Amino acid sequence: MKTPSQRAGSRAQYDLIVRHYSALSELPPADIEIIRNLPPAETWAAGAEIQTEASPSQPRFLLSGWAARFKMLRDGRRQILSIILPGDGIGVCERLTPLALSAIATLTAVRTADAAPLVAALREHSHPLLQQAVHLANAVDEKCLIDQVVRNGRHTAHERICHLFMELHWRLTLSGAVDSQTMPWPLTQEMIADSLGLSIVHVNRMLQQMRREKLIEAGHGMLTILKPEEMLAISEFRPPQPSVATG
Amino acid sequence: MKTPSQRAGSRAQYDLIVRHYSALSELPPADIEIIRNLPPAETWAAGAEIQTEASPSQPRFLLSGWAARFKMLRDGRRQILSIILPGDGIGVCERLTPLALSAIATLTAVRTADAAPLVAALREHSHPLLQQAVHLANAVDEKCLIDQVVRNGRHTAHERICHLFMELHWRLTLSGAVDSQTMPWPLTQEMIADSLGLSIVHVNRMLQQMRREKLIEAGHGMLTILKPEEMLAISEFRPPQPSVATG
DNA sequence: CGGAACGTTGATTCTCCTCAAGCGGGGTGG
DNA sequence: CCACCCCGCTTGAGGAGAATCAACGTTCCG
Repeated sequence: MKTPSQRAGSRAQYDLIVRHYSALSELPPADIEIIRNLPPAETWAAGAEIQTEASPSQPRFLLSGWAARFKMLRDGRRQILSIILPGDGIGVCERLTPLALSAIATLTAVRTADAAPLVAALREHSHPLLQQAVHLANAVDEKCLIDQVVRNGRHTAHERICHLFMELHWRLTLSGAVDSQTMPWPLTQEMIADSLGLSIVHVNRMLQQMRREKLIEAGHGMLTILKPEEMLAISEFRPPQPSVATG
Repeated sequence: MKTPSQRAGSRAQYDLIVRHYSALSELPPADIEIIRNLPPAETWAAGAEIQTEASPSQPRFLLSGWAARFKMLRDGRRQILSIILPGDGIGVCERLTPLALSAIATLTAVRTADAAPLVAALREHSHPLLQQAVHLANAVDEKCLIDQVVRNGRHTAHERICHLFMELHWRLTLSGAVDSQTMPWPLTQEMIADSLGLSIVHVNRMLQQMRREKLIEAGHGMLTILKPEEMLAISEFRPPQPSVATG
């Protein structure tokens, strides 16, 4: 957040988007240039509401920081629908009228880029590979939403936490933000609870158990997955079909 | 299911699709003809697996009967992701590579139509209103999936059941399959449980409570919502933004 | 008549929630 | 510089909601 050279960091942040999409569809240099030339948009503090439920969504990319799509109930209960990571798109699709869906809040300080030029390029239908990458990224988002239903519906608290951690680690790896079992971890236990439909207290106890089981290690804003195979077995997490992604 | 004239019923079944889409976007006669001329595809018994998790999905419409998209866990736990009603599309979108997502099983006997001609028309980009209708139908599906996350994550059993019932009633009304507070009800308590992440026994007890509270009335394959306002208040169900749908 | 599928009931257990309090670090203002 | 506070984490006690286990009743159907 306070890197000495924000300019140099900027290039790396756009590369997250490029790597994310390149993992899904091989992009020609022209398409990569579209991404690299997206105008930077806004900087947000932690806890800011990027988008309300009612507002039409402008398309954006997250350059740095984490955000979350969520729904509130009248009495204050909150459900996080999906966690948005650096390199992820928000509202990047061809549909002209994306039914207003949900509010988005930042979980940390966040920098975004304006995705409008990319969406405009998509609508010309002259960038088939970029279009495919966007479609696959949207399909991955949908897969994560489906996983979220299964987690909240049929998983135990322990399974839910393992599954969420594996999903986030996989997604961070996909965009190249992470290349080991250790990842940045800005989520509070309350955010985990709101994502998994649990109480804060219960999340705390489960995390302690997982630390005792030596499944994970946490501290200093980082989280390490110590036993990836075991976590996969517990959570039944499976990344989206690689056969399709490489097709 | 055993109507005297299946031929006459067939026209009404295609009209469900037309009314469903017409509620989302005003369709020109040419587009309506595309729908009416879709070739009928298959007839399935209750409990048949229309689509497996691995298989590439052919696009279809449900002409009659109910189906469900679901995920299984290794130990047999099942989570229904969404319930598919007559007039709903399955895999109807422009994306060429819809990441394999989930299996689909029939809940009752089902008749489907082949949606391939409609998808082909979409890809020509020469049917803007039909395209818009499809986009909005997909947006409604996404809204329902989001609701499913909130239900399973933050609702009590009572709220979940109320919310599911209101959603299904609203969707049946949208496609014109229902025009009162009474709707066809082929769902077993097990199906409700698998949709809402509850046990069968608990669903049974909550339904009894709801009958005692005179919220609903059930029997003979039908379900009546006796207190719609109260059910809306309990569940916080809101149909997707009408302002967008009519735009 | 027997069986299968669905609904119902009771007893018991346990996962997870709520309430309440205390701890520790990081920042702010006096 | 210190006191204070806020936030996030931790801990304990008690309780509610929902799961599980095990029957049993009905209805439908071959």
